[in-house]
Amino acid sequence: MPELPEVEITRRGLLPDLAGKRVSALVVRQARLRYPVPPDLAQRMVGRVLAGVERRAKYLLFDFVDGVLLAHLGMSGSLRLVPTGAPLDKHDHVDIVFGSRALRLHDPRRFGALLWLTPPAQHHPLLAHLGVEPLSEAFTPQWLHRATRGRSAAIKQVLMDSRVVVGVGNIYASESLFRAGIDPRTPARRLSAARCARLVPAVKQTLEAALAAGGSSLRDFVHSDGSPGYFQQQYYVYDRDGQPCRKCAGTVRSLRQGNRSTFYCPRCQR
DNA sequence: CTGGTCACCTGGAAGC
DNA sequence: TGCTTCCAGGTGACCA
Repeated sequence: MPELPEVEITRRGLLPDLAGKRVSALVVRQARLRYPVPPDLAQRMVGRVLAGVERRAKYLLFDFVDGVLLAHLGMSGSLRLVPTGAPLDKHDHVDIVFGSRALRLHDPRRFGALLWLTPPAQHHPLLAHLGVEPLSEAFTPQWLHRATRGRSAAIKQVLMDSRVVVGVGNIYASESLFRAGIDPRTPARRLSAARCARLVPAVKQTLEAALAAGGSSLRDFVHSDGSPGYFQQQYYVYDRDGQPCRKCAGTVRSLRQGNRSTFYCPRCQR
């Protein structure tokens, strides 16, 4: 499920319940995730107090005094708080136990990750080369214009390049380009300053809207079982091939870019 | 450096 | 009904 909004919603849901709590146990049932769960993770974490939870790109960073637990949800991961010892579902791979409650990682496809980073965490290879946060003030039209010079790849693929801007996945890349009225196949270097001035706010608005929608189902997202990640979220184009465009009543089309599906409205996006 | 392709893994839906 | 094929929200490795 997770693109940036889902990861941020998870972070906001966990923070008030877990900040200041001490890890009492770690249970690893399946260590084979994207990277192996470190064998010494329990030694690192048990007995330590969680100081806070941050997010960088789609990574969740659980801060402890002497290190950081990095979590990534991959394509299918979720983190939920459950009563300690709650019945297990298939693919419930790891429990981080905080006394009477446990943070449970569920991830059918196992593209997610749990790693221990020693300070300075931002120097870790997974974090060191990440681009700008799309919801930060650093993500400006001028910045995007400069970053796309010399890039012949399609703007949709550049939007999804985490060395440029982080957190924009396959759904929100299509949605953002629709909002901006830009053809996803446009070579990035050919985006004018004026088009960058449309695209940057479109990305921010798309992510903010998803955050607002997810926020309304936050309780379910974190606490209950198998809850939907989205609260009746309506997409403009994603997964709507052949259906009428919500703006012009033309027909939404799909194509493949770099082995990923792209959805767009040929009339609204040029 | 860039851009293109593939692999990792499981499960659900569609096709036959 | 059962088997096969395709597809899925991410991202790093590998190649030219």
